[in-house]
Amino acid sequence: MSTERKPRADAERNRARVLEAARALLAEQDDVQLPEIARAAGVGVGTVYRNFPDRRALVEALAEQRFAEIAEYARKRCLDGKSGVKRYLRHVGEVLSGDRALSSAIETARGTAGSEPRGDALAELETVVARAIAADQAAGVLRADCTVGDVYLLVGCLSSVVRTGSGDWRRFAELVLEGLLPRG
Amino acid sequence: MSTERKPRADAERNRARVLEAARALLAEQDDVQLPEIARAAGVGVGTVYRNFPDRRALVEALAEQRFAEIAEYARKRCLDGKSGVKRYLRHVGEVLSGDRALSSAIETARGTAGSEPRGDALAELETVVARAIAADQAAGVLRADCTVGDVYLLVGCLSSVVRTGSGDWRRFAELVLEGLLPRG
DNA sequence: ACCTGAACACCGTTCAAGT
DNA sequence: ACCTGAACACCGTTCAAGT
Repeated sequence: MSTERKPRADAERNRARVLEAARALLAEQDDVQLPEIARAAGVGVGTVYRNFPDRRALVEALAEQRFAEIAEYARKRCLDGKSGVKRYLRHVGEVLSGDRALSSAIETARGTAGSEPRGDALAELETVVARAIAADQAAGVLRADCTVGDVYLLVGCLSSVVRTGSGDWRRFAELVLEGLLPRG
Repeated sequence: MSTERKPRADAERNRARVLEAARALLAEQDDVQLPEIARAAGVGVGTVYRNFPDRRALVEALAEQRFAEIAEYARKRCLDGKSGVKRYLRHVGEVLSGDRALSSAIETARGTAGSEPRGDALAELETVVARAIAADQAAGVLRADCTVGDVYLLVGCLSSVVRTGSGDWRRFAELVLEGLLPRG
């Protein structure tokens, strides 16, 4: 199916280096300049642009890595029907707060976009979350009308809380989790 | 107390014009350039900078106007102890969604800041919200441990949901309001 | 094929000259 | 005192020349 040719080995290595450098630099500051990322990666700016159409695309690629990591966690720990969604939200909070600048960069990139095509990792993540939701609902620990969209929404808010540092994200998670309990 | 001299009439008019133009333009697009705002206001860029240290300060001033408007609404409609906080959150959602670009600009400005000194309108707004919370708690329609900080946090999230368009803000408000009900 | 980095475009901000 | 807007600084992006 794939019409792409196999890229040259050095090209692939360069792409990886750029991602690595971007990840490291953005973990500390969210307004790192692109030429600086290129320098840290040991390549010219042009090489960055060869791999990613623009700055936003580079950040999206980093986001995809994060999504994949989170999906892996969710598959292992959130499908048992024992309030997996709760554990999921807390984990996301931890990840985001451990890498504020990246979260910020990701959110900015998303905010700027119009209607972007979602990446594979994100799609995969949604599948896992849907299963976590179903498991919790079957166990009666989550409101019956809770959807993937709801969780997606709450994660976005969590990211916003972490990014702005406008309050304690754990407190936010607690409040929100109350709202997700089954109707009594 | 005020050591400031009364500004010249034309200076004051210019300041008002800049705010007006900025408000109008930012209501439609959130990335309007500063020179364009100056042109729409019929002044030179330098005049904008005379009134506001930088772009962020201009946006903050617009935010203050919004806060004042919202505070007025809250004073009138949210102090009766009949779920005023609920009405407050819904109103904020309406206001924000009616002016996405401005909300976005405000949020971006806040996100960028470190620890900014809050304006008068915001301080005033917090006072009113505190009273709304107290009234609802006295009436037993709001959890006893709900604080101004909680509401502030939720408003930030509401703004984030509206801005990114990542979901239905009314749905978010509903979920969150469940979490604010008194412990059963 | 892919890489480099000087050059370009764009926009926020400053400041010399004007009223 | 305040205003104007050309000039400057900065950074994202392009593209001609090189390997």
